[in-house]
Amino acid sequence: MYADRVAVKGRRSGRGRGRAAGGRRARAAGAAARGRRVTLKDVAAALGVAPSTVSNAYNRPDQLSAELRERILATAEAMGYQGPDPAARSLRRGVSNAIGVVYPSELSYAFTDPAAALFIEGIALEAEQAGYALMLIGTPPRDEASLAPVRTANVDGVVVHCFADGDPHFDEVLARGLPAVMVDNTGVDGVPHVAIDDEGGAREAAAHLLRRGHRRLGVISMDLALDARRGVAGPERVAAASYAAVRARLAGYRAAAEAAGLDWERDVVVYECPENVPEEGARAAAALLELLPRPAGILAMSDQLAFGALAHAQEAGLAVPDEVAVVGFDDLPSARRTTPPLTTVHQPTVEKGRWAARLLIAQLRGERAEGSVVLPTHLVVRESA
Amino acid sequence: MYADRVAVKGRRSGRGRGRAAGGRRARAAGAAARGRRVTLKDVAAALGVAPSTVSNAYNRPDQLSAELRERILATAEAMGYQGPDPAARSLRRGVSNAIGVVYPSELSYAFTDPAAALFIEGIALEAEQAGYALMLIGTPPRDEASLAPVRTANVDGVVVHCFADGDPHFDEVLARGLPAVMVDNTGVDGVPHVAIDDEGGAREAAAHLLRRGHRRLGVISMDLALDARRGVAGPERVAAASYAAVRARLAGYRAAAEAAGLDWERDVVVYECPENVPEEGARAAAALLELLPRPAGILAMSDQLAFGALAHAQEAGLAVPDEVAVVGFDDLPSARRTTPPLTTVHQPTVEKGRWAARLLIAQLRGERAEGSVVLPTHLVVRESA
DNA sequence: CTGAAAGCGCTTACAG
DNA sequence: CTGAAAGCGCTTACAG
Repeated sequence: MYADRVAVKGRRSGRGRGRAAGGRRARAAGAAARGRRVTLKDVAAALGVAPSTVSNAYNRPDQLSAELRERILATAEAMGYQGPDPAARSLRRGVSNAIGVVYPSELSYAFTDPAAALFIEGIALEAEQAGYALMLIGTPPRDEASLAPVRTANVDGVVVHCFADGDPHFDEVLARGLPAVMVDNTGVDGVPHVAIDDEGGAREAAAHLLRRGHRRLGVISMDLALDARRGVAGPERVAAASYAAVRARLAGYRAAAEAAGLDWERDVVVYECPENVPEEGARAAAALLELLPRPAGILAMSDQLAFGALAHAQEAGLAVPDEVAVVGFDDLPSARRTTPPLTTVHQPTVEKGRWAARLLIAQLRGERAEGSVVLPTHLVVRESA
Repeated sequence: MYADRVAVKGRRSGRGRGRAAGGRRARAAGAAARGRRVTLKDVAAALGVAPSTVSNAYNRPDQLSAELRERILATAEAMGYQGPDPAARSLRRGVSNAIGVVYPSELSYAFTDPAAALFIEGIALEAEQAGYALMLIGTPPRDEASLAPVRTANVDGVVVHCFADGDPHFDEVLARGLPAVMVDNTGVDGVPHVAIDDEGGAREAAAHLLRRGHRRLGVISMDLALDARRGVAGPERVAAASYAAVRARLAGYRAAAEAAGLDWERDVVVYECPENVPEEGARAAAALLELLPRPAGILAMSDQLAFGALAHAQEAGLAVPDEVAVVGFDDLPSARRTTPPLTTVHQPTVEKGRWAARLLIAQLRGERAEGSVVLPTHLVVRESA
């Protein structure tokens, strides 16, 4: 893609893998290695001690004298021993010291929303403190012939985020039988769950708009089902939304609309965006603002979509909030920097990640697990509505 | 933290790990399992076939009849067999199907900059397509007694991002002897490297400001060394910056300043921020704008810092760009939404991640590896300067 | 197309 | 404080 704009300096043949039959990367190091990889056994043999003693030098410093330990570590280094092989260690111990974060569809999709990064930040915060690495696992289109990444990933447990009901990958993840925590999903019996008050936040957002006199609302929605579409969604599709969080937000919008005396199907139009990016939000806003009567109050289901709506308004020369009012959802850090600053529903995204990790780690430790956790949301009123 | 604002629904004892001595999670499933975990061997025994045949059913569908394969898979499922154990598989095959992304310091720090998320998105894009999962590995403060995460993580190779020269973790990563790719680091012999044209981008940024007549510049810098500090940095500290990318950007600023006849030490003041967040940028801007003569041209070394500078200007009632001009670095998606929209140096962040992953995957496949790659940057002129 | 055998590299009770 | 033994669960040539 960038080939023509890229400077490639130097060029040498790769080091290859140098794999002996059935072995791992071979290393040319130490006397013990004749093309073979140096193992713990080699180190033990070189020193005339038992393998278990070398193992203890790494894993249980208190089991041997500091002096012997030093000698072992020094010899190991001199021989080019890399330390205990993670796979062997993991097989033997029955533990990998990694937790998995499973996302629907392609992995990269997890990053198109900045909120996802904040969520993972939260997981990382807790995981690292507890000594776990983080494995990001996608669920790309299935290939019958090979094992799905979710089946081959060596993790002690998983955080499962934002799956659509009925997504076949979902069952596959659960089938693995690993300790798990769900986030923003439809609940599954026996699996701890972390969510936010989607409905309450959405209700507040809509109520805010309605209080200002809007009698017709446009909703810019994230995708409503696995077959993501673009355009105004009919009542059946809206009612059957496959994502728990989307469903809850729609329910909140609806509750507020009906409380204000609006008719949900007549006065509120829902536009579905196939991807959660500003460009789609802009398209949606453009389409909504052409309707008659015009919905001058816009409820975007994410800040990303709201950013697009704001950009469209600016481009179309519409004054915000006077000609169009926009409310987002998420309260990304950048929401306060838009023009005008975005009124939006705040959710504690980092904290959501922390809770998910905590609940998972508690399970891994065999501790009593909390049940489901619902974190609060609240409307942050800035200037876009 | 949120305890008082959180609703906890339900509460039951965790499922624990149910581990048999030396074993993994026990499963109550199928006739074969008496408190023991179901293994491939159990499935083979139940069907009266060899373990290798069951293995082939999962790994080499072409090695057995479709009918037998179906029978095996069905029996496996009925018995509650989860599929080949990842650790055992990894040990036997010598491969983990995961690539690691190693960050300096705490893992969560990788996410405080949105650019990091974009970078990882790029890695994810390539990794997933090639069938790899992504392992995020932090380098938290060392604990002598236990193995660093980077040593226990079972990955086939690593992308090493943004380490300071002399960071002890750096050697530890390399010592593992895994195939590696460096990104935005000081180069290491024999290790492919991906970088961007930091110096060129910085030079353009500074030249743009100088062209508009500024004779005194303020630089808002990311941390200059492992002992991150806050405040104006002396010339020695500036000259000795530990991060390759920071050094290159400073060099670019300097080259432009000197080309315009400025004296680097007298006319350009460098303010160091200990963290790459908007709040620090705001503090830095506040401090810089109090200096006399006032540096009304500000070069922020990241968009995050520039966002803070913009926020400070707004708060202080300073007109941008007339009273203060600000140029960022990164061109985050949200840079176009600030007030006023941010003039900044664009770097192809996602593409940087893709290149890093490609170079690593090429090595893993034993393909000839490219040498170092330098991606272009360019100034995007918006309204803040 | 199927099976018996060997071994990947380590850690853990346990006995001394 | 040290060592011998057993075994974690799987995959891979290889022979039939």
